[in-house]
Amino acid sequence: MNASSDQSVLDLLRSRGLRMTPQRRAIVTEVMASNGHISPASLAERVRARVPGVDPSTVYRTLDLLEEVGVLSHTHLENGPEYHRLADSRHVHLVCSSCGSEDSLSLAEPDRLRDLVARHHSFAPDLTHFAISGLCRRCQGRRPR
Amino acid sequence: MNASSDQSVLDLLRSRGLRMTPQRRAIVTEVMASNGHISPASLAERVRARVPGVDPSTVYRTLDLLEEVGVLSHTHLENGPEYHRLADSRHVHLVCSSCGSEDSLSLAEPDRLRDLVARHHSFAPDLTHFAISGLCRRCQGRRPR
DNA sequence: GTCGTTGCAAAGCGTTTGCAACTAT
DNA sequence: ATAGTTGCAAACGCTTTGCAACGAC
Repeated sequence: MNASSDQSVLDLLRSRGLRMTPQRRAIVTEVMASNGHISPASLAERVRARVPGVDPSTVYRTLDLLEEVGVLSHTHLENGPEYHRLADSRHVHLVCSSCGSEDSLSLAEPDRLRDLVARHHSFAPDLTHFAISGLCRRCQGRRPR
Repeated sequence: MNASSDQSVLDLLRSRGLRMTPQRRAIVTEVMASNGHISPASLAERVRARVPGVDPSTVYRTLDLLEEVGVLSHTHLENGPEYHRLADSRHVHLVCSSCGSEDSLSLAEPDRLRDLVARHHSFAPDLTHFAISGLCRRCQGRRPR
């Protein structure tokens, strides 16, 4: 399953006349293997475990590329950007502002939210692009601030 | 009205034994005067118009201070952090991912959204912390991606 | 006189860019 | 052989930090 999505990405790149280097292959593999989101830094780290010496700039360039091609998208979390598969875009990030734990909404919820906003405003939100901050169940006990 | 909120902030700082320097006064004035959000950079610029020579580090330190004290909060927009008055927290940022225009939800809408998320999950979202990305009315015409 | 605050300079980080060497095709 | 790709080093922009001078109280 990961193999197949990897493959379709590789095919897509190939069809654009782009080249498959070991670095790129490793990056694609790692990105597709990460369910949820991953930061450029930890991606770089994991990639280097496969292909030692891969430069951060290569990771950044590849992330940009994969985003242009429509395979990935990124989100802004508290500590910078995180990338995720576009197929996972029904995945909304919920970050607890108190304990830092992360959770996510999935499936139909985002759509319902989107519709709710869209109905009342002429704005079609993509709730996956930025995270949603708030208090998780455990942290709701004590009032913040 | 701006004068009065400025005053209450100054009082708050004073009550904590903090000192009122002209730099700090200018920063407070500018922050409170900005409806909506403001970036550290443009804040610094505006402050320098009042008190020439104010260093960026002073602006950052003061923003941190005002946030600790509960006067300000920040949001993550596409191009970095933006600060806003905490009293404005019913102000949800809507950023168009296509044309970059910004708009905002206000009043009851955020509450309705919050309730919707809270009802289905044990998560109490603060929709003001991160912006919500999407397509504005004008950009909805042509399909993105 | 104290001790919080400031400006300055330097360091830190994450990210981008120019470029020559390299390599997939 | 051609043109895309990489690593390296340098440049960047934003933010943080150490520190001595300064200034509010």
